[in-house]
Amino acid sequence: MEKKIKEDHHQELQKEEPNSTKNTETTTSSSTHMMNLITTSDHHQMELAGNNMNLSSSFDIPISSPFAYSYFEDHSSNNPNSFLDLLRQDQHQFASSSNSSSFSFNAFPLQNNTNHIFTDLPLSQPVTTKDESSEVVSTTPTSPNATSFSSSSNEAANDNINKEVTVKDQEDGDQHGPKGTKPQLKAKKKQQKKAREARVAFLTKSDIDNLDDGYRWRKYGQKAVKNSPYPRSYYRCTTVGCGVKKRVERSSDDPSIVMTTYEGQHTHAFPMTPRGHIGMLTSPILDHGATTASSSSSFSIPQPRYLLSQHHQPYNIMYNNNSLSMINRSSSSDGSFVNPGSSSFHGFGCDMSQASTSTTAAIRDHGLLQDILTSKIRSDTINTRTNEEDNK
DNA sequence: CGTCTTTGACCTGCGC
DNA sequence: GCGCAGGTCAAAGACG
Repeated sequence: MEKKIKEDHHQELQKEEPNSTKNTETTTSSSTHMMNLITTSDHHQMELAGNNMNLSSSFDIPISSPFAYSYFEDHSSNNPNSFLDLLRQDQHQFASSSNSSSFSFNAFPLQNNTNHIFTDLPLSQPVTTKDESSEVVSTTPTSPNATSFSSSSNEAANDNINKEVTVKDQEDGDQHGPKGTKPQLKAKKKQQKKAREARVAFLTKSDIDNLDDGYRWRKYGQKAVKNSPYPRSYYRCTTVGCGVKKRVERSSDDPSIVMTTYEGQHTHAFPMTPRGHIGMLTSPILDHGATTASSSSSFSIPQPRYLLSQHHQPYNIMYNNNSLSMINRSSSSDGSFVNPGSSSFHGFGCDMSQASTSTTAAIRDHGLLQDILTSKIRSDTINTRTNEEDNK
């Protein structure tokens, strides 16, 4: 069974390969770094794997990463559903259902006909104790059904939101009373701060570092990344009061892949451009869009410009405060989503259960992903998976 | 002139 | 405490 799945996986990869290579101008064969989502169907932890190599080799992501991590090709020009469009929809819908303002990207609504896949892995381990982390993981529905994932993820997020509120209330109480030592307060504030912002990461096959989604970003920093020849750039949404940040980093192993990580949630509608153009303000979908963008955005249509380029193949990593989420876009030509099904993730031609086969990958420096996926989460995931495997 | 990028300095967290 | 790395600040310059 597992063998067959692997074969299917391989075949799927071969199908994807032509486009993959076609869309890269780099000398590096991107096809050898194509990522594929592998997730354990039993506990919904997703992992990365590559074509005849593991993802960790191309993105410094441990194979045991609990990431809901996907690779999909974006048939850009004829694909009406860019991943950013999707993200916007998700943001809107999820935001509509979420009453929390303290979490960003906390919502990736699942629609019954989409294959958004969520994991319920805790994101901000500094907030959650080990027990809490386990608790979140254990709340993961056993059904691979995307909607279940979504619902569960949302609930998990709310749970943590509630926890955060509780912490804050306690902290307020401390402030009003003599109880609580300074170190304790400091620790609480620290935890609260760390837990506040959720992150969403996208892997995009692109020649352009600064992808454009229509939001306006101001670059406020750039840092060299350890073990990577490519620097990491830091951007902040220029809209007053909007604290959304994004980090852009190019994969050192596959320079054709740009990793964009968003942190926070836009507090404003889809932005008007600096030249006075209105970017799809009429669409409520965009109200909560979380996107990538270049600072010189001036487009008036919702479609992110960079996705209109033929050189972009986004991967999605949805990273919630309390869960890693993934949006999978299959390589179907119409850009529609392919439901991964109960066990086999056809969009990637591999079985999610495969993930459990590679838990021994070394944890190295993970670059941007290292920030998104903390070592604790990784180790917890490994431990959790190992325990489950032992139980089988 | 407003906006944005660049870049060195600074701050913070973490491991040893 | 020290060093390292990530993240942020802010002054200076570029650009339209």
